[in-house]
Amino acid sequence: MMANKDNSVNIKSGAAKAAGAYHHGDLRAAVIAAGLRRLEQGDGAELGLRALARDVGVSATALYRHFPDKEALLDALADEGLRRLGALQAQAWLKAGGAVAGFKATGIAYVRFAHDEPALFRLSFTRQMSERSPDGASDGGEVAYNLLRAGVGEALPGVEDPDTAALHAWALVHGLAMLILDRRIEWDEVKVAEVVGLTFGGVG
Amino acid sequence: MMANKDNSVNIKSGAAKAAGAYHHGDLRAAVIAAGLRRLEQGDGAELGLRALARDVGVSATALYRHFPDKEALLDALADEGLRRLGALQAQAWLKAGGAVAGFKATGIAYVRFAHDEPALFRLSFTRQMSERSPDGASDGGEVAYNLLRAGVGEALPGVEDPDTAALHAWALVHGLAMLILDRRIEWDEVKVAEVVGLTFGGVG
DNA sequence: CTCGATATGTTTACAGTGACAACATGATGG
DNA sequence: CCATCATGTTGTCACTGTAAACATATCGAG
Repeated sequence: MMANKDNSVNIKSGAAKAAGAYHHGDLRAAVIAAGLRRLEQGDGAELGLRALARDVGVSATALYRHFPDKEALLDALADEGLRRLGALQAQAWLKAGGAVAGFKATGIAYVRFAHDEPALFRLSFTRQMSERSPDGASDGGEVAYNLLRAGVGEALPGVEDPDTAALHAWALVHGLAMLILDRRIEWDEVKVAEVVGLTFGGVG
Repeated sequence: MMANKDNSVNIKSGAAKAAGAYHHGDLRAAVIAAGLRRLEQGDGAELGLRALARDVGVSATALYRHFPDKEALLDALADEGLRRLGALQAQAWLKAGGAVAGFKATGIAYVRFAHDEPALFRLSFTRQMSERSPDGASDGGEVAYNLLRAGVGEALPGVEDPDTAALHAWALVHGLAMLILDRRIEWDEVKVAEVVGLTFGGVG
């Protein structure tokens, strides 16, 4: 069964599935974990169905018992990415103590996440927002956006059009993120802070 | 077909004879044209080698006489996209009469291009800027960026840090563009003009 | 003009992919 | 205990990018 002659990918020797994921031990989560692991290793992430299945130690078509097709799998990975992004932003906001400084920190965290996990970030935003789960399952992206809107409201109370301001802020950091991971500009946290601060008047 | 744009494609090394018609008659250009046509039709652009070859009426492997591999083909398409973007921006700049209005128009043209040709725009910026043609063949992206820098210099003479301002402007429109074509926000020219104008102080 | 040389296009084939149908297996509940 | 169902496997199909071998058109030289 095993007889794995060449393990091409180094897995962080953890106890991911050693506990008992043979037959009914939550394969779906294992596959997603493997996908995230692969996305973390280099931007040119090859995540094929077969490779992913081999990482988990399962046959390729087994994945179809948990995802209707590859797109669904990628959607799941993308959603996880958005969730992580939202978590990092919330963390940055709290750490900076909210207000204008917190707002800036949120934006910088956004760009830093894109730089730290380029493949995951790109995947998360490239996925075509499919209509799904209308019964209020927050899709991870809304978390981040709501945080942004709240940030605008709390950090910039005097702004005239908060909607436009929020859009502006989002577009700015998203543009920086994309340009960085497409190698159009260099990653430079000081520079990013400078640009972000230029608009929302905080100190450099 | 329209007049042949002689600057549309770099001619391979070799004798400097004018692009002659051999068997098919400048297939390389035809393939690129077919690719662009396909990219213009819907965002979910399927550009496979076989499909592309069939469009031109040639067998699949014939493309390998003009491109080392598919990546090179996509690179050529991406470059053409950047060139068109630059042209549109220059046109917008002139039409608006330069200065601040021209600068704003340039930014709006950027976003509009992304909206009008989503697949081409995405392709153009997703391609990993590979080192190539060190003998000063402008890669199309530089044209756009130089235009931007020039715009900052001319339109915003009083700005303290033009480099940061240029980066800011680019990131803003690029972010708007990406968010629009990833369906994160709706395309709304008025809204775009509003956001762009919010930063570079012109009227709405 | 004839004759190679070279640039271009075709055929065939191969490894890899996502996906489906049929089959096997382990767990579960009446 | 056995039927049922969820899960995983084997085999296969259409499709993809790409390489090798073959075919042909165009051009320069004699």
